Amino acid sequence: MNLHHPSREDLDVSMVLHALSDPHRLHIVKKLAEHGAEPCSCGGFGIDLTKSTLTHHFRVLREAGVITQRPAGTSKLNSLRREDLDARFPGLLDAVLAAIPAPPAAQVPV
Amino acid sequence: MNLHHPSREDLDVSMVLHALSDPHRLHIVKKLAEHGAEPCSCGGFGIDLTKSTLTHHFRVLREAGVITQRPAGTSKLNSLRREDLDARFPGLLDAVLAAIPAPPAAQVPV
DNA sequence: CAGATAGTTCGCTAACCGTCGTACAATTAG
DNA sequence: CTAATTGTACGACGGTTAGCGAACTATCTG
Repeated sequence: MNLHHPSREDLDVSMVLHALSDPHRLHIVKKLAEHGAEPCSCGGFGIDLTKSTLTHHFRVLREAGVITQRPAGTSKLNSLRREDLDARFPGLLDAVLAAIPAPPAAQVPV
Repeated sequence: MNLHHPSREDLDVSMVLHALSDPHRLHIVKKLAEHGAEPCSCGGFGIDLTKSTLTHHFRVLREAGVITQRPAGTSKLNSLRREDLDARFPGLLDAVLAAIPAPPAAQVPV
């Protein structure tokens, strides 16, 4: 099962915007941006969704070219494709990151 | 039939991004950006879609807070809500505008 | 008034999307 | 080998969406 990542030239604005238009996915992207390219496995995002649903969201992000997924043991390491996004759509990622609000409605902040 | 426009504080990133994630709507936004706040009626965008479908797209844009629609005679004047968007999501609109590619697949370019 | 013009509204269809559960695959730990 | 962990694949579901056509409203112009 080869993980397909679109090449930089193949990035499509509408596809990227659509990938970013879901609160859960926005939250994922935000977390990834904070963690740099660290061991962000698919779990541990504090999102209250099923495993299969998470897989779905990560795939949407990956196929839109927003993130990279690299298998590592039984996990997958996710990272933002900052360079590619900045190259193709300058300023877009930063603007979106700055616009992301509170969590999408998962854990109570107290 | 009151045209509802969300107030600036009620603008939602995901909603805006979703509104912008359609090639046709992206094209509309691009044209509006070029024309400033000029007499951009709903037709005249060179989009090969039915009137009802156009109505639909303009409503999505309006309800997301991306555009304003003001009735003027038998037409409607559309304009970008630049100020509001820039205030809530600084840099986002410009980044998206810069990223918009060729037309979404409508009229022959020459 | 009559006609033209510009959008809206209302079904309706086909596709898509987010979500889930269950079953499966792959890797690591005992 | 067995069990646990992590994620994927697949099928199903309900809701949303983009698109159309046809009928309608509202305005402006004769």
